[in-house]
Amino acid sequence: MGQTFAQIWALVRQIPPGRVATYGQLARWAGNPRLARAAGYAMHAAPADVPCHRVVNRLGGLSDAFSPEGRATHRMLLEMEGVRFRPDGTVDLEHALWEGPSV
DNA sequence: AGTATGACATAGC
DNA sequence: AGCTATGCCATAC
Repeated sequence: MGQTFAQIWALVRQIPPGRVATYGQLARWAGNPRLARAAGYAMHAAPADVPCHRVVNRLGGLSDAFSPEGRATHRMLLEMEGVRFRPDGTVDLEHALWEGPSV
């Protein structure tokens, strides 16, 4: 695997509890705003020490490729951490979105 | 070495 | 306002 994956994983690990980050932001902080797709693929190959459940798309929800079971677990984990959810099942990005690694 | 695919994002219609 | 089409970078075959 390339340097990019490690970069993305490092950022994901820095996401504080109760907060979530979008693939676009991760890519942006990784150095390339266009790495959004690669970021998602990085999650696909992400090890267990990477809280990939704190990573969501720009809609505030998990990707369709995520298993239905994993989706439920994802929501449960975030709710347990204090993340507020909307009636439609998406994360309230306005309240739970991570400000960034430099904050 | 080239082609195909992908856990996304943005722009246009 | 919602859906369709295109772009872009990296990994895998």
